[in-house]
Amino acid sequence: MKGNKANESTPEPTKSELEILQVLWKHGPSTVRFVNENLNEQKRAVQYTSTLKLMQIMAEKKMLKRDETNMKHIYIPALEEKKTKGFLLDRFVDSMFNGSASTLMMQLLGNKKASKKELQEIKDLLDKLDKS
Amino acid sequence: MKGNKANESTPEPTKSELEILQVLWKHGPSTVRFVNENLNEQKRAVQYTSTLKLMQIMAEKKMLKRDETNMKHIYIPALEEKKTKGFLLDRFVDSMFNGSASTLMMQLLGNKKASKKELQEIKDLLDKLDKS
DNA sequence: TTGTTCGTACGAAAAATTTCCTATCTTTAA
DNA sequence: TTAAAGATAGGAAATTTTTCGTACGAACAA
Repeated sequence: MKGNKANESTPEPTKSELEILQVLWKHGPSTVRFVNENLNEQKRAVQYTSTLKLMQIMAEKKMLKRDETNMKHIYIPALEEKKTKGFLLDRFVDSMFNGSASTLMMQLLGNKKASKKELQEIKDLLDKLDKS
Repeated sequence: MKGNKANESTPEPTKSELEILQVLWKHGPSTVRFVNENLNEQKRAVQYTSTLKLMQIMAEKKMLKRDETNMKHIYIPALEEKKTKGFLLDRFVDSMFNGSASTLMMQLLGNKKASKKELQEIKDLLDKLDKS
C-alpha cells in the first residue's frame, strides 16, 4: 500500500497537486506564472516559487511534462483528466461507500446537491446506457 | 469559488482519521484494541500505539468522544456518519466535477464501476424521488 | 551599457500527518 | 505474591507535503 512510485497506473496526486492539474486540465498547457495567478484568484494566496517548485516536483514524478524550448517553460498534464478522476472517484467510492455507486447517489441526492435538471440528466444518461 | 474553510461545523478528518471513523461507524463504540486489529485485518499493518495515539488526538479534536469509566476506554464517533460523508462528498464533487452530480455519475458509469444491479437500484431511487 | 523585471534551479525550512518508543499503571494467571 | 500481559500517556522521531528564500541567468527598456 505504501511507497508507490508515481507511475502511469497509480497516480496519487496530493491535494495541491490536484489543484494544479485542474488548472492545466481546464486551461490547457500553461506557464507557472499563469497557474500561479489562477490559483491565487480562484483558490488561495500562494507564492510564485511555491507553485513553481511544486510543478517542478510534479514534472519529476512524470505527472506533468514540460516544454523547455523557450525560457518560459510550458507545463502539460501527463495524466489524463478522465482517467485520473475516474481513479480517484473509484477510490473515493470504495473507501467512503463501500464501493456502492447507488449508495453514493442516495447520499448525493439526499444532500440536495442535485437539482431537478440534474436529476433529468442522470435519468437520460441511464436510459442511454440501457440501450447500448 | 473559494473553498470552505474548516470550522467547528465542517470537520476535515485526515486519511487515517477517516479510516478510524469508518471502523467506529461500522462497528459502533470500540476499544483501541479492536480498532487496531480491524485496521490490521482490513487495511494495513500498524502498531497498537500508533492507533492509540491517533485516537487520542482525535478525541482532543473532539472528533471522538470517549468513555473513561473503565480502564479500557471506549471510543465513540462524535461526527455523524451521514453528515460527514455528505460533507466530504460535496467537497469531492465540487473540486473534482465542478459541483455537477450528473458529471460524476457519467464518470462513474463510464468506469464500469456500477453493475447492472446497481444501475437498477439507482433507477429505482430516481423514480422514488420523482414521486415525492 | 546598465539596471530592472521575469524566469528557473535548488536547498532548506515549516507544517501537517503518521508512527513508534518508553514509562508507568492495572489486571490476570500461575 | 509475582511475573506476564494489557492498558494509557506523552514525547519524539519519521514521513509526507507544502512553502519560501536565495542565487543567478536571460530579456528588455532606458
